[in-house]
Amino acid sequence: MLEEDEEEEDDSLPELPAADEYDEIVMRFAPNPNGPPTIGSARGIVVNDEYVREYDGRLVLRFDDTDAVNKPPQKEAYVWYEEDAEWLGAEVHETYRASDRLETYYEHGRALIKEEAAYVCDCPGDDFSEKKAAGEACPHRGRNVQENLEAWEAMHDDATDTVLRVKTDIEHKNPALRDWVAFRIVDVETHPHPLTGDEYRVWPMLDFQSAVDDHLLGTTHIIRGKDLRDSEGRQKYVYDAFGWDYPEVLHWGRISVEEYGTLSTSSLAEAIEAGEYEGWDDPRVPTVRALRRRGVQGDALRDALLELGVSESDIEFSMEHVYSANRALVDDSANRYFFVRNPVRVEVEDAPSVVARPPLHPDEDRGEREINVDDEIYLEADDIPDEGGRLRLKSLYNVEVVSRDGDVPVVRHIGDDLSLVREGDVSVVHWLSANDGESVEATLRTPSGDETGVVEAAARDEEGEVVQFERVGFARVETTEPFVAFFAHR
RNA sequence: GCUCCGCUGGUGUAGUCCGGCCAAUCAUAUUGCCCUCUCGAGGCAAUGACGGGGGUUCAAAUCCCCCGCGGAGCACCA
Repeated sequence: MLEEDEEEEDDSLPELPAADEYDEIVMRFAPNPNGPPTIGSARGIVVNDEYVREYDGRLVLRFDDTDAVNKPPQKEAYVWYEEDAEWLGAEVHETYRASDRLETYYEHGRALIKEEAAYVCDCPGDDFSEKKAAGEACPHRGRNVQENLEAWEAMHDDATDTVLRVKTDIEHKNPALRDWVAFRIVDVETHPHPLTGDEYRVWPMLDFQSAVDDHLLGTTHIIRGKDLRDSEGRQKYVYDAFGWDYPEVLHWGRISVEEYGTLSTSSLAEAIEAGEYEGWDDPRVPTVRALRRRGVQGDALRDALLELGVSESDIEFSMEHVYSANRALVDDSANRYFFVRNPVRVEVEDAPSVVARPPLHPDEDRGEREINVDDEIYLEADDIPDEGGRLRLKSLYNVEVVSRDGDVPVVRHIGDDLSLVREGDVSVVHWLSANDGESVEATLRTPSGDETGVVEAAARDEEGEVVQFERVGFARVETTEPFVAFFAHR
């Protein structure tokens, strides 16, 4: 017994259609592993997973890796999907690869021929398109079962430029549904499949493979992009021929991310190949692994994506939603440090030698850092006011600018009375000690490019952790020698 | 050309199926104030939307029609 009265929690997804007609809800996420999951893939993972959780069903991860020519699968990407799904908090119950299941598709291809619901077509693609547009059958459409079976076998042997078409209605009012291709021959000599090499030369097209798998693997609900809206119409011819019931289908619109534009996995792959990015986890790239590397938490991405629901309208998604959710998640745990970008070495007149003790966290009682200061410090160029201007160096003391011309600007220590800050025009800024060993050179890698500067030596204890560089933003410490951090967001 | 879909503030979303409690929810964003030794966090407040036009109705974001805008498919890609 299944309860579909999962009383809508505040931000839960809309109910699945006809959920009560199924004993168990089975959904699938079916990517082509031609690269790692992107933000768009992540949406597919978390929404399907969320539904499966709400209905206590099963989630199938199925790799639709059937085109080694145009969208070549990447061997590592299979694992990347599993890793990223886990990081997003998704529970995958079963995993399949289409490339493992060719024999199953062949069986169904043959069965379709025997049902007289498919035929082998030798027409050049362009010729067929013309006929299709005119609603005219091609000569091959009249082949009988025996002829089709022989031609089908030939496809596996040595035939070329031959396809198996599903016999629909050549005059169907929607041209997209007219006699579509179910299988084609792939040149596996020049484009071996990463998993099966050149073992199979006949490969199913998405609509056929997906149709067969959705039925065989028990899928009850499918969520797919609007761009695949005609798939249902096409696949129903297969389902009807086999006497199967079609699953429930939801469509959602295209998602484009404001900060990244509409990068497809294929074009990303090209850009990486061309050296524009350093790899799939380059901080400028919209992949799940890049976000993880920058210190974004899986739950933050998950929650932001779940908020989008399953609307059919196209979405212009803003990373601000992710960042906001992430801030809430990491603010309490991230230790604070100073990171000075574009550092300017500044001399401090009348400087006492002191040890500054800024807290590791402003609210949580987690102890403090120690910074030894003598008479030289680093400030951010943009923070230095005009001559006569004053500054509060956070957790240190107050200074006034004596001169800012010349190679080494000079400021003067003017006490450490915190009440100065209340006076108004004095800003509190971060700084670093120029003493040996107190600061180290550092790189902050951001989506808009690298920034160099110096970071507090103590931050070297935070390898792998998310920290907040005060007045700069949250970042994840990637390596400490050299010191490199990946910027997440303010 | 043929099929089909969508349209609520800057962004996302609730409400649309079953018209009234919607002078429209929540979040994000922006701005201001408070608090804070961060431009973070927290508190308070403000800003800002039913694509347009007709119609039906006592009553329309919700129903009908037309228009506009945006998107998708018509691949031997997924």
